[in-house]
Amino acid sequence: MSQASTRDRILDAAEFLFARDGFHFASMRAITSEAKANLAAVNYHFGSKEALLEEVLKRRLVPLNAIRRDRLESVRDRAEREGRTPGPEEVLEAFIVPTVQFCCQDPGAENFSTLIGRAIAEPDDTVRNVFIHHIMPLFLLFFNLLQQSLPGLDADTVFWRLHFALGSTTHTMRLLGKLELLPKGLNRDVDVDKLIAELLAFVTAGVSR
Amino acid sequence: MSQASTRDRILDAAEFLFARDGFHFASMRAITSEAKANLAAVNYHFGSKEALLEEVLKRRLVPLNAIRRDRLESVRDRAEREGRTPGPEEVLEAFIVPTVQFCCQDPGAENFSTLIGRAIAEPDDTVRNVFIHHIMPLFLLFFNLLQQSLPGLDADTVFWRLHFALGSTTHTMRLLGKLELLPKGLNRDVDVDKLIAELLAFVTAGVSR
DNA sequence: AAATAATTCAAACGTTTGTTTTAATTCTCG
DNA sequence: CGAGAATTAAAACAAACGTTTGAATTATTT
Repeated sequence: MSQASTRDRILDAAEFLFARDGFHFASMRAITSEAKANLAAVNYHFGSKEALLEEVLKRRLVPLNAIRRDRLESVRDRAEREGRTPGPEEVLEAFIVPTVQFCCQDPGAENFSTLIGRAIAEPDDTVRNVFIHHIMPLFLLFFNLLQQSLPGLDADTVFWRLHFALGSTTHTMRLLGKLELLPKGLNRDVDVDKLIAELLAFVTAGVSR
Repeated sequence: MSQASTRDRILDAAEFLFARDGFHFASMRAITSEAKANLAAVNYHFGSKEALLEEVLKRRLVPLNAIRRDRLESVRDRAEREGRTPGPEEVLEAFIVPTVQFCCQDPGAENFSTLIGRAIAEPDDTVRNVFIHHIMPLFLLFFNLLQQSLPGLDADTVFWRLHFALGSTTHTMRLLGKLELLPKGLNRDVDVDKLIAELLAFVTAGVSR
């Protein structure tokens, strides 16, 4: 059986159920039951359901954001060292590749991917606020770098192109968790590396045309 | 005051609140209160909350899908008449332009746009099932036409590129309803026609590179 | 081993949800 | 005008929600 601590079992169960059912539909009773813990365990260990969500998001988001920040900064530094502006393809790659890759490393992260893939769309403030709070500084770095890589374009245009690219990315992450929606006759065993390459080529062509 | 029938007032209120709060968070009490109707009016006129949602979606989706179908079919027919395959840019335009335009024609449609912009991401089956049921045949027509416009590409590749494009589109529609998320210093008065042109250029470059 | 702290447990709390019921009211038409 | 249907109104329904409580149990420390 699961020998992890109650706290960790709850985190795993919550991640799974938040991803499958959404924050509001994943009830405390379902979470604690999935985690084989008592109903009151969430409030004891985390304080509230919302605090549990924050913990679930932080557990993956903090290391993932560190990776993305590192890669974005190294793109910036390398370009600066070589006395040139960064290219849009390397900026996009630095953000998108670890993002999509992160979601396929283990089943838990896969659940997490549907969660953040949906975070922006979520009508409920709870998820979106927590997510935006963690992603905003990174987003601004991303935005600034992309702007440098597209000299001559005004901020609005860069902003919209960036969002087109992020739309494709988050949509892809959502779909990776909902492959049952594919029409008949299509390959269900997705080669993730090939998919990332396709996505990257798509957004690069769109951004820097 | 509003002289529309109770039924119509409920439809408008539900469209607004479903878009603002999501299907599940928009309570019957909030809807009927917004519509200045009695709590029981929804169940009397529609049968259930879910049936109300179906009505809300159908009211906009049926005419919108008719427009999109017409434009897709006319692209197909014109190409056939001229003895050539349709080009990816005209296929994409036939779907995307009426989609985004539709959402800016009146305030009600704007609410509707956030609703369908979120429909695919929605964790709750209720919204997604109703939406998919209405959009699926149209999606297949779209998919087939795009496949014809990209000869030599296998179905999987075309499918993913189509979804990248749809990701950008739905993300854009979501953002049009959440402009408060823009970073400081960016233009808040979005020129929709310019935005559509940008989006179209983006996805066309991505799909047919 | 005793005492203290940390955790688990069952039960109940107060709200809110969508829906149903029954009576009152308004509208329609002969 | 008055009978009958359609609609609105107020009240109550059971079910589900997150949270709290206080006792029972387990783990840690003295």
